[in-house]
Formats: sequence, structure tokens, C-alpha cells
Amino acid sequence: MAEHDNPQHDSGRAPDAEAWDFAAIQEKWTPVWEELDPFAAGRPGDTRPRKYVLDMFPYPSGDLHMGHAEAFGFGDIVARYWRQQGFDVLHPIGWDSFGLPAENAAIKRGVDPREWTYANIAQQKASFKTYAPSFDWSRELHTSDPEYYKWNQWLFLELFKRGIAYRKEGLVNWCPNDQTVLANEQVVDGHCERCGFVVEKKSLTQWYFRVTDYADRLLDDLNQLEGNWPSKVVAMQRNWIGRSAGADVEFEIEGRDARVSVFTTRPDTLYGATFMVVAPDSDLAAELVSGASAEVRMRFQDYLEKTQAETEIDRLNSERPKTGVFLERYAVNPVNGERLPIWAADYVLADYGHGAIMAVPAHDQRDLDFARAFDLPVRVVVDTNAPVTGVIPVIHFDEDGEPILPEDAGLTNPKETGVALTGVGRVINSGPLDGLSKPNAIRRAVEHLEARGLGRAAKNYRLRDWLISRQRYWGTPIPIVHCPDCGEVAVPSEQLPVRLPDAAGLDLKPKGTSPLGAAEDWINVACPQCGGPAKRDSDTMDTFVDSSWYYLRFLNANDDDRAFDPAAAEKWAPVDQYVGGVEHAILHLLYSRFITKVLFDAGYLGFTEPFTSLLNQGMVLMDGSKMSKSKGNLVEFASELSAHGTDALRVTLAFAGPPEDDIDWADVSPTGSAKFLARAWRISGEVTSSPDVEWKGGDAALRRATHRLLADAPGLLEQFKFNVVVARLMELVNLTRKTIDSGPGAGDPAVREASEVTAMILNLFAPYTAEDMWSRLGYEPTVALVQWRKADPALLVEEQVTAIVQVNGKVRDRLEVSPKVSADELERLARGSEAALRSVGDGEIIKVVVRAPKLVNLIVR
RNA sequence: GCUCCCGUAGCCCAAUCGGCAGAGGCAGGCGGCUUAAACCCGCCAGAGUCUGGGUUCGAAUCCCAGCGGGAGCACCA
Repeated sequence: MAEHDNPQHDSGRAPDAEAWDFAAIQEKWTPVWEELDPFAAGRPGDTRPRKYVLDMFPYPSGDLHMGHAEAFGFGDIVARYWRQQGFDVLHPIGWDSFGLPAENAAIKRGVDPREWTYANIAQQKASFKTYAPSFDWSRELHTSDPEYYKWNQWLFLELFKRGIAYRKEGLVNWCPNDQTVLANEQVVDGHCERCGFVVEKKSLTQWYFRVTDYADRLLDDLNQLEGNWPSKVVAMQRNWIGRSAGADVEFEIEGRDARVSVFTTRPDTLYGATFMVVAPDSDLAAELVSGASAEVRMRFQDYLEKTQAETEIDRLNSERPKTGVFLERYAVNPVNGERLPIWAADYVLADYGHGAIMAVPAHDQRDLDFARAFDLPVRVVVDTNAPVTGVIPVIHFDEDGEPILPEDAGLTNPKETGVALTGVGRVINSGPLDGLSKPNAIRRAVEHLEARGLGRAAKNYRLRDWLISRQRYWGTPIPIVHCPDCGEVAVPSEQLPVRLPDAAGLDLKPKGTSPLGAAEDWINVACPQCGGPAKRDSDTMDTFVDSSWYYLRFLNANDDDRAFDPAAAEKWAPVDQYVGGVEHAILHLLYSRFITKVLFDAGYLGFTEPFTSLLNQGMVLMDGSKMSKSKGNLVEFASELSAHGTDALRVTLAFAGPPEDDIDWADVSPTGSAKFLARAWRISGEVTSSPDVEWKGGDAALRRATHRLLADAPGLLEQFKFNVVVARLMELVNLTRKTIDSGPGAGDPAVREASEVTAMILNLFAPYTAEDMWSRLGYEPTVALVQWRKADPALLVEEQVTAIVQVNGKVRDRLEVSPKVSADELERLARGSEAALRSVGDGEIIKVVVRAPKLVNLIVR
């Protein structure tokens, strides 16, 4: 009997010699893998097909935390999987090592930001290595190395050459704490994304990338990504770009030669315009008010100052009452010649559209709120009660422009109710547009305007150009020299990189201008064009520039001659699988997509989207909320690692649920994972058959289970259902245990086969345990390079399947049938089922639904 | 306010095409092992799928409405 062959299990307990000791196993295999170096990609002569699996590279904060463990765990599962599927997998790692935290730490503790950063990297790298990610370390890069940022500067100059990088003065987001500007994308609810301070507005001359030129492509190419990116991220990007279609309409201004354009999405309501609003901080407002009375000019000046003092927060509060100043000027409605008073109000933004709008208070809530606040006329021009087809009611107006509503129309008067009529309906009281539906009226209105040269169809975007200047030290210097005679001059490529001056002797404390400006030796330079005295640009680049193209640098991370090799890009890029947090859904991903399109246009790349497929991992929570020191619910990765080991943590994170879901650490059980790994591992030591055993005679049920898993796992893994694969592995291990204890025993070939397959698949989740199992089963390392076993189709077919017999949709009987049973035969069997017939009773079978070999449904009346 | 996602056992989660609601784990109960406990081994129990309609021979799955939770956007004309 099996128990007697293996006296260790007589008592049902594992003796100490057979204990799964994760620490010993980790120690044993780490140096072996180091020696074997199995994860280097792109070896010369390798003809395997390629995959590029990339994790978003980390900012080197010093230590790994649970979020890293999760994200890099998922990326590693994918990388290891494709390797076992026969691909040459590129899975690199690097460091997003420029940025504010280094500088702030440096200020606080007086250490050099460079030293601080590189010490962190060394520490974090060591943590990484114990986590057994299958990285190709030979391609490791640091964005703060001159060898990297040289090419960041090259990229900047490529954009500069093409007019995509440009300098302009404008109102920018200013963080008073970090003392630097922020991109729109870095302002969250009016607060600095990084430090949480309330963001202010400031007028500065800054460098921008013309991402708005790419708005249409960034939007339209999202269609390519649909299905392979989380729909949430695609939606967020669409939202952020915020394209809206409408028309530009030109209004004459009394006492002014040039007309004023406004953008509207509702040209169908042009006849309902009763006033015009301009942004107080626009040039237009300043010009228009200059012709007004002294009193109005003063009130305007007052209002303008208040507007500019407002923080983004105040402005975001849509609840607050509408304010504004009448400018004593009038516009002329191009469709009916009516005089429209012009107001300045802060609910109109200077940098969207033309900074001016036509107000249609009856059909726009904001305009209505304003009209009610200042008692301006409201004119209904869309009957939102009218059916899309049918009779068209005509509404008449009294001498004040108030609608005289027919009693039975049921239309409410927006001026009274305060509710704008924004629904669809029929255009009324609009001359030639009367009776048209919204889309037809829009089309007709645009045609009329175009015919008379007073307007045209137009699009607008929420997206703004990307502000990339930062007034801080620890970043890539902008490779531009400002010459009093030649203006902005690009640093010649042979002078790149423009190296950061030493931090020693520089005051890094934020003071609103870049610390680099104080580096006298560095800032003063001869103009590359005329040789005269000139100054370097003292700002550094937003670190999102660094990360916008780093995926290309990995292809030839050590190449001194170019940023990246187009031939290598042809071979490896775009990235097949990108893995990272949803916090980058807009920022990094949008910028990276943008830069990729620029490089495509410049002829360097043959593709326009950098990341073919995207997986966002969820967050790791504790007791339902984000972990943080202040909440006292921090789960330290390092202590979990020493308590449970790498493998148990990796399994726990993979098994917790779908990868994109948040994981609450209170709901999961690393001890449970460890127990499972120990079970799997023990079995590998109990196997008594030798590696060359014939599988054929093995236990049929266990073999079928093994091969079903081999057949199902690839599909599950490719859908990122890691949790299901782990569950299926647990199932297989349980069945193997049962086969050993109460079946044919540990010597059965099926037990060896199951254990080998367990080790092979476990390589994805628990590389140390898998390697040790592989060794115990009599093989050489490394299991990481073992190719995926093909499921034997003969073992997948069942001899008998269970067909269910339903009566009116309710299960009444089960039949054991051949999987190849014909529909007729199955129906005959079902009609003979006693249980079914009992349920049919006196009823008449009026219909039979047969889905061989799974079910028969008898419909009885 | 607008848009999107999600509601399955005490808890975390499964369930190819619409076809027997349960794969797995945690917690729980019982038994074995143990002087005892932990570990380990075995067994057991537990929901009719948020609510209400609809489509269908048949709905956790599709459609509509509501409730609950989460996320994103938000004075963008």
C-alpha cells in the first residue's frame, strides 16, 4: 500500500525533513539563476518570434511596496508565460529617476540629489531581485544618467525643429509649495497632484509641446486600442481630449472694424442668442472695455483682478452664483440683426474656443443662470415638447422678448423655472430654421453662415498644449541657448548632452526660478550661432518627457550613437503588453502616444501607437482604504516578504481576484498561499517514478485533469484570469494528493505528470518553488525555460458526458451519454426518461429543444 | 449634473455561445494525527445570483427601470 511504501506519511503528517522552507529555497536558486542568466532577450541568432512585455518603470523611492509587488508580479506572469510559449521575450527594467522627491529630500537633508537617487536605486534593486522578476537586467537604464537625458534633449530638439516645441507667455498653473509650474494634467481638483497644495495661476513664458495639433489623431487612434486597453482608460482619454463639434460664428461689434468669432455647439439656437459673454482675462475684453465709461472701466478692472486672484478651486465650484460686468458694448446677431449686449463674466474661459460665447439662456443652463442673475431676456427657440415628427407649434413673443407660451404646449418658461430646455425638439421662432430637428437645424444654420461668410463648421478641444518647463534642478536641462541677437538657438547635437551642473554650491530651495540660473559658469555660454554672449535656458523638462519614449530606449539601452535604433524598433516595438497603474491613464499614456506619433511623422517609427495591449492592476488596500502611514493601516512589503516569502506573496496577489480589481489585504491569506505551495512542493518529493516513465498507463482521471488544465490555461492567462489559473492549479494539486493517498499511489505515472505540469505552470506565479519542484522531479534548471506542454487531445474527450433533461426549463433528469450522441438519439433517450415523464404527467409535449450532447428541454402544455 | 464600471455563500471570488449556480481560497463545523496544540490529512455545511419588469423553450449572463457601491469628468460654450 502507498502509505507503507512511504512511511513518512503513515501518520498523516509531514516530518520536519519534508518541510517547505521558502527561505532556503530562495537562497538556493537565486545564485543559480544569476549564473544561468536565462532572461536576456535578443541574443544573436535567436529566430524565435518576439514579444515585448513592459512594466511601467518605477520612480526609485527606495523600497518596494505592495503596489509594486502586484504590478510587477502581473507583468512577470505575462513575460514568463510567453517565454514558455516559445517567444523571445523582452522584459526590461529601468528607473524613472529624475523628479521632485529627490530634490526635496536633498533640500531637507542636505544630501546631493544624485547620491540620494542612486542610493535608493541600489536599495530598491536589491529588493526587486528577491522578488524574482524575470528582467533582462543588461538593459537597465536611469533617466537621470547623461547617457539617457542626452537623448531626451535630442528628442526636444527634434520637436523644436518641427515647430512642435515652442515658447509662449500665458497663464500657467503654479504650485506655491513646489515653486514650479504644472501641466494641466498634473492639477487634480485644483490641487497639485504631487504635494496637494492649492494651485495658483501665474503669467509666465514657458516651453510647450503642441499636443493639440495631434488631438484628432490621439482621439481617433483610440479606436485601434479598444478591446486591448481597459475601456475605462480609453474613455478617460476621450474625455480628456474632449473634442466637441459645432460652429464658429462671426458677430459684428458696434464701433469695431473686426468681427468677433464665437464657438458654439448649438448653431441651431442662434436665434435664441440674447447677449454675448467674453472672458474677463481675454485680450478681447480689455479692448472692448477701453471704449466704455470710466465707471465701467473701473468696475471691469476690479472684476478682472478678482478673477485672477481666484484659485482653480473657486473656479471649479459650479454652484457659486454667476458674476459679471456689462461692458457697454453691443454685438449684432448675424442671423437677425439684433443688438446683443456684451458682458464680461468668469464663467467663460479665455483659453477655450475664442474666449467669447453667444449666450442662449433658454437652452443653456449656465447662460440661463447668468440671465436670471442680471435680468437679461430669455428666448425659447426649441420646442422640447414637440415630437420629432408632427405639427410644429409656433411661439410668439411680447415686446420684452418674453415668450408667450400657448397654454397647451406645456413648455415651461426657463426664466421662471430656472431650468434650461436642453432636450431635443423642434426649432421655433427661428425664421428659416423653423420646424427643423436639432441635427437638421445645425446643418442648415452652418450652411447659411458659410454662404454669407459669417461662420463655418468648427471643432474644439478640452486638451491644451503640454507645458514642459519646470523651475527645478533635478531634471533634463532644456537644450536651448537664449541669445540677445539670434533668439532661441538649439544647442548643436555634437554639444549634447547639456549636463546638469553639480548640485554642490547651488541653492536648490524653490524660489520660483530655476536653481540652474545661479550656476554662473554653466548658464553663461557663447551663442552657438553668432558666438556672442548668451545664456542657457535654465529650466528643466517635465519628467513625463523622459518617460514618453523610454520604451524605445530599452531596445538599445547602451547605444551611444542614437536615442534608439529604428531597426530594433521594427523588430520589437510596439510594446505587446504594457502593465501599470491606472493613475497614469491620462498623463503618461497620452504623452507617450503623442511622442510616438511625432516620431512616426519624423520617419523614425513604423507604428503610431506605443502600447498594443494595456493591463491596469488595481490598488492594494487595507481594511477598505488606501494604505498610508497616517491611517496606520500600512502593510509593509518587506515584512510580509520575510514572513511568507516571495512565492506566497506572488501567489496571494495573483489569486486575490481579477488583476484590475483592488485587493484588500484584509481579505486575502498569504498563509493559505503558502499552504498551497507547500502541498504542491511535497508532492514533487513523493513522486517515485522516474523521469523517463511512460505516461500512458497513468491514472486516467488525473491525466485528464492535467491535460484539461494544459488546454485551458493559455486562454485564461491571455485574458489575464490569473486568479482562475491559480484556482485550477489548486484543484490539480488536490486531485494529485487524492490520487496518491487513496488512489493508485505516488508511483503512478499520472502523479509525476501532474506534478511536472504543476511545476511548469507554477513557474509563472511561484518561480522559486517551481524551480525546486523541478529539481526534485529530477530535472536541471531552469523550469523558466521549459516549453509549455501541449495538451493531448485524446485525453480531453470524455467517454461519457452528462446530459440534462429539462421539462419547461426545469432540470428533471440526468443522462450519461456519449459526447457524440446525435440529437435524435438524445431526444429519444429523454422521452424515455422516467423522471421526465413523471414531470410531464398528462401534459402534451408541444416542442422539444435539443442541444446535443448537453441538454434536452421538453416543452409541455 | 454628465459618462462609465460593478452588485453571485459570512468574506474574497468562479461559472466558453443564454443551457445542471460552485472551480478555488478564507473564515466556520466534525473527524484523524498529537500528552496537548500548531502543522498536516480527510470530511461537512452554506447562496438561487441587489429589487421589479421584459425578451426567450431556457436568464447570474441580453433589454428597460429602480436601489446600492466604485471610478472618471465637470462653468469647455
